Amino acid sequence: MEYNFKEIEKKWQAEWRNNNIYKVNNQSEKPKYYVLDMFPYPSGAGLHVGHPLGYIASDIFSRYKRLKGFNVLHPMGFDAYGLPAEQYAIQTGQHPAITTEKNIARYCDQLNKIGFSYDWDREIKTCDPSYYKWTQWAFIQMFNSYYCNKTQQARPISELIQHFAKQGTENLDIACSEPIHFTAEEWNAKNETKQQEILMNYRIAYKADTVVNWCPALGTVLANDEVSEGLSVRGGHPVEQKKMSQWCLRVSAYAQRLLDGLDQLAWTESLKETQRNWIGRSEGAEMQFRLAGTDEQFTIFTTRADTVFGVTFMVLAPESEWVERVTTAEQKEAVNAYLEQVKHRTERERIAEKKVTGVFSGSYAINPLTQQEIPIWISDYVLAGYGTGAIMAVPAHDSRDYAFAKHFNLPIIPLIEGCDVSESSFDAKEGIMTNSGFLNGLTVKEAIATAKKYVEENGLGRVKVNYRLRDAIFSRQRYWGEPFPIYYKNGMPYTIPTEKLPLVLPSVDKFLPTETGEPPLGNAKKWAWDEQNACVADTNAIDNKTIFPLELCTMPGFAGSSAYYLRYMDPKNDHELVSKAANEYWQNVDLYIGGTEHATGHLIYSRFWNKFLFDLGIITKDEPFKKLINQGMIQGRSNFVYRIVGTNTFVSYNLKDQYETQPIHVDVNIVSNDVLDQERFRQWMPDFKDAEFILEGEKYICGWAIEKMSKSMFNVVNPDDIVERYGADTLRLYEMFLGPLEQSKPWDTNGIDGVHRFLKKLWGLYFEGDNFAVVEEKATPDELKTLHKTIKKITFDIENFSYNTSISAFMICVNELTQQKCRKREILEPLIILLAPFAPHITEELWHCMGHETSICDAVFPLCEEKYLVENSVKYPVSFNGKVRFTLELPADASKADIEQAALGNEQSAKYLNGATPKKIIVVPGKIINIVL
RNA sequence: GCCCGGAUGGUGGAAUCGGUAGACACGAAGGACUUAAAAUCCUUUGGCCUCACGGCUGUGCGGGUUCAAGUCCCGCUUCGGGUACCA
Repeated sequence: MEYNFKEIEKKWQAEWRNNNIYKVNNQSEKPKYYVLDMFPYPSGAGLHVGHPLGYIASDIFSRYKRLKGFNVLHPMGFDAYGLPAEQYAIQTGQHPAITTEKNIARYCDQLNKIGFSYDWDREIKTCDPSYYKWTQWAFIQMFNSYYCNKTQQARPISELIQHFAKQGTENLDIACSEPIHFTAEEWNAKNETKQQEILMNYRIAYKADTVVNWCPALGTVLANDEVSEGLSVRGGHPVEQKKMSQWCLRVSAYAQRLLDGLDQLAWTESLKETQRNWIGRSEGAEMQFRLAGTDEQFTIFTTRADTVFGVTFMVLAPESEWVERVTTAEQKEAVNAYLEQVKHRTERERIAEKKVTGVFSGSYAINPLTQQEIPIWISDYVLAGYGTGAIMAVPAHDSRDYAFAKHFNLPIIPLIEGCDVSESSFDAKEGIMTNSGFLNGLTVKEAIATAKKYVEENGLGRVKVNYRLRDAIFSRQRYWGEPFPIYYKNGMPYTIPTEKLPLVLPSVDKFLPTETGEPPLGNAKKWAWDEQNACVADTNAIDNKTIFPLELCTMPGFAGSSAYYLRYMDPKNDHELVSKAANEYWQNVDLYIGGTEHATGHLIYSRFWNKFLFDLGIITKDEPFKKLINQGMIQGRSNFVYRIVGTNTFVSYNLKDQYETQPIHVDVNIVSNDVLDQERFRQWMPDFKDAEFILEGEKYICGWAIEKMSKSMFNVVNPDDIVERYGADTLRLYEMFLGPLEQSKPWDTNGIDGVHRFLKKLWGLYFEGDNFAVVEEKATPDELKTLHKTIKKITFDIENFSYNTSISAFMICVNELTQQKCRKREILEPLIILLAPFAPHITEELWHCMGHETSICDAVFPLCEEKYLVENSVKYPVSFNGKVRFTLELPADASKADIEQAALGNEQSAKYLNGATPKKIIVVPGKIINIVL
């Protein structure tokens, strides 16, 4: 019987489904293990061969853990809300609900063909009301919470209201948008609306007028991680800065906890470093500078308090509220012109031009240490959103200040002995201070500390920690997202009672975004909140007395993906996000596999979201993902044919230089090992129907290049095609064999035959012709050794996610057993258990051929018995001064003295020693003998 | 600019603690079986010298530590990724 993968895979996929083999229980005597994949956006293009890479890796680990006796949670779902799904719907002119449903069905189909061990009963879709009910619920909790800096946790806003009523803002250290102060009397005198306005300053989910990234082409605002180099990450459209009233999440309040939490996580150092940079903690000082001729003081932030003696000017961000106050009458016109110019420059232009621009305000400030007057300038190289939107400029030791000073001819005072600032600034934090009053003679590091202390002791400012991490903008002016559970009374937002959730997304006729920013939900006819009847009502009935308008924006893509891992624990629970029992059992994710592109988005937001839920006390762990592995990207490998210019003749790769040719992308699916299928090429496109070929050795060889996998390059490989041709097991093995999991690599089918051949050889061990040939004989020591060294290697490799080398180990094992003509159950049964996580179908078939009734999923992973690995002799390479000259074979139990004796007392060593006595003899047990002359 | 990874045969890649570099696979060459092809199997395959035995050389480049370096240290070259007027 041949290895008929098609039949085997079809049969077992059906069996697994019918018998609920992958169903997971929330109660078990076994220890738990939670393996999670980053769930996919179901895009219209379907899965390509790169998508399953991480899924295969996690599936192997899940199956391995199950064989090792764990109760394994390995779910799958779909991140169905958000921009990509909606963009696809817009492109195809269909309603996103329909396209999303279709795309999900296609994804499921493709995933099932690969034989994953998901418990589909736990499937979640973020666009499903029963799921987003809990996204909305979490939002309401955030709305009703504030962050206490003292206890470093979220607290109910009701506590804050009580505190305000008794003590005003006295004795409070809480995260806020703007520092404000009032007494209890002042608070109590305010009306409901005013009080609500103040509370907005503290809520963890709050609405505020902020400068946001507005993308006109997408018709929505974007979070910082959705913008790269002034362009939207999705679609690459220009993004501008715009002041808008938006929902935000106070992620910044959690900055320190997000930073500290990284230390305990088993993530790669580079990913943790990316997050640390994104959080961007910097320790410095806030300092007060007095405006000359007044008593007014403004605050700047610096990490280089040691350089105050070198401050030769100040710079304000154009958006700073101080701009108006410091602009003198004479400069008014110039300043306004500059502000106007800045407004019209997009973020992208600013970055691209890198031009020094700015304007003098007309005013001066007083340097608090030197008492000198220094001019105040306005320039867009200072950002309003970081620090205080104002800086002290030290051109000698900051390259940006330096460029500005050179451009506007401002003085430059060097502060470090011997530094040369004639060509560029000296930014390094090293050297000895000079020109710096009481700091002279100190090293820079000492000076920073001394200056900070001086500033604090003399009331010039205070030591301050700043974070680059900013609050997440949470509104999207789009249709396809979770509706906010918010309605407006007197212009103030109120939450819908949680027992009325979910607030279901209404259907609309026009779901397209608008360039001006009116959300498409405004087109919904039934989209209003009736407080009495507590239901969604007709928009025409809005009277602002009993029936109120609802929030028209929707939530961003990351809303639904922030806590999805909790929902898998208890996906059907209708009255809790996750039950206490389920959460206490599953705790958090033991292994999370996904792409590194989520480093500053999803992986920050879910950690934030999770910490918030932890503060509420509804979950047991404050970090969601214990271990994280980033699988590399699979790039495309394009193929080219070379057409002789002006003809329909194509010349093979190595002959192309003899002609004037033009390379043309050719569909990689009609090329095999870089050899073109000429017949299929002629059929591929009408233009090539009559194509002629100039061949080399009867073959047409194609050229190739590594490019992004995309339709236009004709290099997209669909996993379905591979499954069809080679089977799912071959696909799984081959994707892992391609190279290290975490490394990016091009898809290249050139080696797939080797992996497929391996499965055929494996099959050949169990079958002789049509007969199942496994016998009940005692295994020889050699066979046992082959088996146990494979067990050892495979176990080690799986634990270290080194799947490519495990497949090599399997190949070696099968080759050895084939040579040994071994068909013994004692060897062949453990072997398929080892292989089961990698190739579930073929192993399941062979397992049943061996007479087992239950699935191989519930077998026991074999243990390596070291006793079979012990050698009776060891080969020692003998080297002289590190160069290997000959090899000795000695008994394994030879003593060190025996080994030394053998190494020296023989003909060959005599030749190299030439009568001399060796200086040193180094024997590394079992490895090498080195004789130093 | 800053931060983090890489660089090993014709190709993808092994080498886990500093200990015989090139496992495994692809490709290529030769051979067996076959009328032939496919499939399968066997042999060779880093480079140079040698009929051979064997020797020399060899992990991006230049130094260093060590009996011994792909692996550790210093200085470069180069490719990839992340990030940026963050004071």
